[in-house]
Amino acid sequence: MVVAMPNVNQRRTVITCTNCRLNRYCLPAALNKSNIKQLEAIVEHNCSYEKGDHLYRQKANFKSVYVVRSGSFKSYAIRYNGKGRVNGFFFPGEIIGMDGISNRSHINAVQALEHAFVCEIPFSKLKSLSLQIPELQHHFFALMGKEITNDQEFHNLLSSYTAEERTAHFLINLSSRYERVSLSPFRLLLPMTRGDIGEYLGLSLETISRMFGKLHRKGLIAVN
Amino acid sequence: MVVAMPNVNQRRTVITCTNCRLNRYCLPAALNKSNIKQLEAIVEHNCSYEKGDHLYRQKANFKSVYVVRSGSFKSYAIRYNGKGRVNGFFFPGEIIGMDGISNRSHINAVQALEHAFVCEIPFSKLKSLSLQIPELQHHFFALMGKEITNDQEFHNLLSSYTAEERTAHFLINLSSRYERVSLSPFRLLLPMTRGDIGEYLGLSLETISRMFGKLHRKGLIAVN
DNA sequence: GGTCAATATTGATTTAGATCAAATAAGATT
DNA sequence: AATCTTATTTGATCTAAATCAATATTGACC
Repeated sequence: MVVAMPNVNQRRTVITCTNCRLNRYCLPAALNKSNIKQLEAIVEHNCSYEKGDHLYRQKANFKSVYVVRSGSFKSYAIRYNGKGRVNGFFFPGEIIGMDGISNRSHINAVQALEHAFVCEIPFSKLKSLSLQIPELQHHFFALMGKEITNDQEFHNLLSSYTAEERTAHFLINLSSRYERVSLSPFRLLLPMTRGDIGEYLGLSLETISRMFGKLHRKGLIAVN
Repeated sequence: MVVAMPNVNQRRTVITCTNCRLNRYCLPAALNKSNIKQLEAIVEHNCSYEKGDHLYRQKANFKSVYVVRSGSFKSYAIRYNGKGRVNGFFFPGEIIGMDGISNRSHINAVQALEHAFVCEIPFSKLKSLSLQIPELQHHFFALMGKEITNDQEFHNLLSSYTAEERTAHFLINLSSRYERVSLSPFRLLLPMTRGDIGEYLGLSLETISRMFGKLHRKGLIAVN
C-alpha cells in the first residue's frame, strides 16, 4: 500500500532554478533566461536535511555556498572556552557559506533548525561562470556587500541597544525577511530556542524570555 | 625662497602599484607583472587627506573603494537618535568602502584620524578588470570574505566578552594589523580617542580608560 | 496515557559596567 | 606664556542585565 509522502511533489517534479518559487529572490534574479540555464547546470537542487543535521562543521573545507529553499538554519562558532555562540539564522532565499570564502575553510558550523532543503552551488564553478556572466559577478558582489552591511548594522545593535531594543529589532528583522519571500510577516514561527536567540543577541535566555513577556504586556506582540 | 615641503618626495617620484611598498599586502599581491600594469591604470594614487577630512559621508554615492597608503581612518554611522557609533578603523594596506557595494551608497561615513594618503579604485573599472583577470576576481572575493569573517568574529566579541577581554583583543588585533605591514607590533600609536575605542567596543570611554589602567597595572602594557 | 528530558517562565540576588561628577593633562590659538 | 578647548583619568553611585534558583510547560519516546 502506498501512502502520501510529504516530499512526493519535490521528488516528482524535477527542481530547477527556472521553476523554483524563490527564483525572484535568489541568484537567478539578476540573470536572463539563457544565463539561468547555465546557472542551473552547476547547482545541486536536491539536498535535504533533518533537524539537528549539520550542513557543515567548523573548519570544514569550503567548497560551496548554499541557498535555503525551505526550513531554517543557525550558524554558530565554538570558542576556546568551549562555549558556543550563535551568529546567524538563515531562512528561505538566503545564502549560507560565505564564512568560508576567504580562508578556504568555514569558521562557523551550520545546523538545521527543522526539516529543510537547500541548493548547493560549488563556488569554483560559480566563480568561473561569473567571469562569463558580468551580471552574475555583479550580483554576487552585491550579495557579499549586503552581508557586510548587515553585519555592520548588527555591530551597532550589539554595541548600543538595550535588551528590549535588541529583542524588538530581532523580531522586526525576522518579519521583514519572512515578508521578502512571501511568508507572513505578522505570524512568525520561531524555529530557534530562547537560548539561541540569547546567544545571537548577546543576552541571557532568561532576559529574552522576560523581553518577550514585556513586549507582550505592552500589547506589541502575542506569544503562543 | 623655496622651503622643503613635506610631500616633495611623494610628488617627485610617480607612485605606482609596481613601486608601492605595500604592494605585497594589497590588490597586486594576487597578480603577475603585466596584470599589475593593467590595475595601475585604473587606480588614482594621489589622494591626500588631513585629520578630520571625510573620505566620504553617510549616504554618499558609492563609486570607488580605497586603500590606505599611510595614516589611518575611522568609519562611523549616525543613528536616528543622533548618536554616532564608530564601527571600524583602517590602517595601511586595508580597504575602505565595501559598505557601499550592495546599495550603491555608503551606510557609513569615513574620516581621517591623522594626515593620510589613499589610493582610489573606481569600482566599476575594478569589476570590468576582474572579468578579464580571474585572479583579481578571486582576490576581491577573498577580501570581501575576509571582511565578513572579521565582522562575525567581532559579533562574537561583542556578544560574550568582558570589558577587559574586549580591550585586550582590540590591542592584539591592532598589533597584528600593524605587524602585517611591517609596522612595530609592540609600540602602537593609537590615533583614535578613548571615546572612539569605546564606541567601537560597545563600552563607555571611562571603562576604556580604566581597562588600559588595569592592563598597565598587570604589567601587560605600558601607556604613554 | 505516562515518564523523561528539554525548554521556558518567573522571582531573588548580584555584579559589571554605565552614568554622574570632578580633577588633570595635553594640545591648540592667540 | 596665558587662555581655551578637548581628551583623559579617577572616584562615587546607580542600574540593566547576569546569575542563581525554583517551577512550569512542552514535546519525545516507551
